[in-house]
Amino acid sequence: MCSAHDDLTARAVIRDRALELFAAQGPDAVTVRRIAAAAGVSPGLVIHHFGSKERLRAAVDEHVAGVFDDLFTRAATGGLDMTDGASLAEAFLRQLPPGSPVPGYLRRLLLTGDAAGTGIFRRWFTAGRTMTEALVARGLLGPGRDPEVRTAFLMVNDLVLLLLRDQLAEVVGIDPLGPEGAVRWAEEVLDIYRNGLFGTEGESAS
Amino acid sequence: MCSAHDDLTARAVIRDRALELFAAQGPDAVTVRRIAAAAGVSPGLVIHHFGSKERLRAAVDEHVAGVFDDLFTRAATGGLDMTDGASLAEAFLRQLPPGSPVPGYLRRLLLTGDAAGTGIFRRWFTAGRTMTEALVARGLLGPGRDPEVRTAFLMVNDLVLLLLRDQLAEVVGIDPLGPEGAVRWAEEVLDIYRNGLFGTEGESAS
DNA sequence: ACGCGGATTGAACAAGCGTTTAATCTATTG
DNA sequence: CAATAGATTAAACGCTTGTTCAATCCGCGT
Repeated sequence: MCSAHDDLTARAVIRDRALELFAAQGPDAVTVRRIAAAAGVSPGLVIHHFGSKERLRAAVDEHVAGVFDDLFTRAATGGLDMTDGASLAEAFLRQLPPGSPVPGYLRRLLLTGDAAGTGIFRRWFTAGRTMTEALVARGLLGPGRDPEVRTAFLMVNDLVLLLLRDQLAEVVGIDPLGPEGAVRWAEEVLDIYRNGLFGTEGESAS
Repeated sequence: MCSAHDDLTARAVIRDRALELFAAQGPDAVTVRRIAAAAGVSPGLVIHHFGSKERLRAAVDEHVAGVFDDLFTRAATGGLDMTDGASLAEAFLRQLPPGSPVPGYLRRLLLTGDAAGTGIFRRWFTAGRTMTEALVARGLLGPGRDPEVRTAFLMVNDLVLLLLRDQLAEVVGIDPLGPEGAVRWAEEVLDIYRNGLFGTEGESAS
């Protein structure tokens, strides 16, 4: 019932530790006892506050959905600085405290095809749709012949940095969402979005 | 020890059923007893052949890595028809039997950060690097100022269709890797890669 | 025909799981 | 201060898990 803030009731502490552990290792791999230990309480109290492990997971889902609700409304009302433009994921990441478990949890939600994850995905998509429509209306973007697919393409190009961040960091040698990696990534991506893949020097293929 | 082919030894049957179940629900959610039932054998036999559930999972990892090895060498030796060019993931999917559990298993490997998944990711990246270098050498692609990031960008744009296929299908209303969705997706993506995002009609913004 | 080794099984095991229960602590209220 | 309701706990329960073990089946070489 209570939202984020600095809520240090036992219930909130349990929920937060569960979120962290679930994000790191997946709900199936985390036992109620481990959550209780991480929260500094007894296993019984976890059940007493949430009814069951499944309902605790649902509470974590709901909490994460609430965090994203905040982010989406803040993005819609212009409360986010999208100065460098390209990446919603990066803007989100800046809003969350460093090392927040929320991105990792979203990763798991999307992996398992969880309904909560699909809901966030859908809201993300409609948010992206609204933003591109606004850019088209202001003439900053071509109309596009298939706007739905275009929005989805841009969206997942962005979201995938959250999903494959670790693998990209290891292979390319730089964290694409870190301070240095983000600009290097954005430069290349914006160059492709502006000039296409073919001919950076100005000549263009078929 | 034995490779794919039509290996119908009990060991191979167990491995294949485990692969399917792991891909569908994740290794943690699948019990040895369920695998044994799906393979039509006793739980004890599963352990007898693989030593432990963990080693069975490792055997499945190895097997999937072998499948991708085949795909990569076939792609390197030109054994794949990349006529429509853009998507390695789609070309891979065409090589696998319909309904193959391998893509789903790869999804789990990548999103859980598994070491086997990172290995496949790395091979995928170097394969993509070689391909773009070949295209640059033949003048079909601009040199690019940040070739590593560009290759990674193109690669994950492609790979993400495998990761978020279900969510994309539900939100956009069409399976981006299905027969119809693939062409619709490829048209839009290639248009962006050729002409950029701005001004399909030919005018370009800053 | 015989025996021998691997394949296979059903039953059992210990351990860990989520959950329950009864008791204890704590703090607020009348 | 006494009483009461919720927070909290330790211990236990039933169940499922991965794994073990002894016994049985099956095919193959001599």
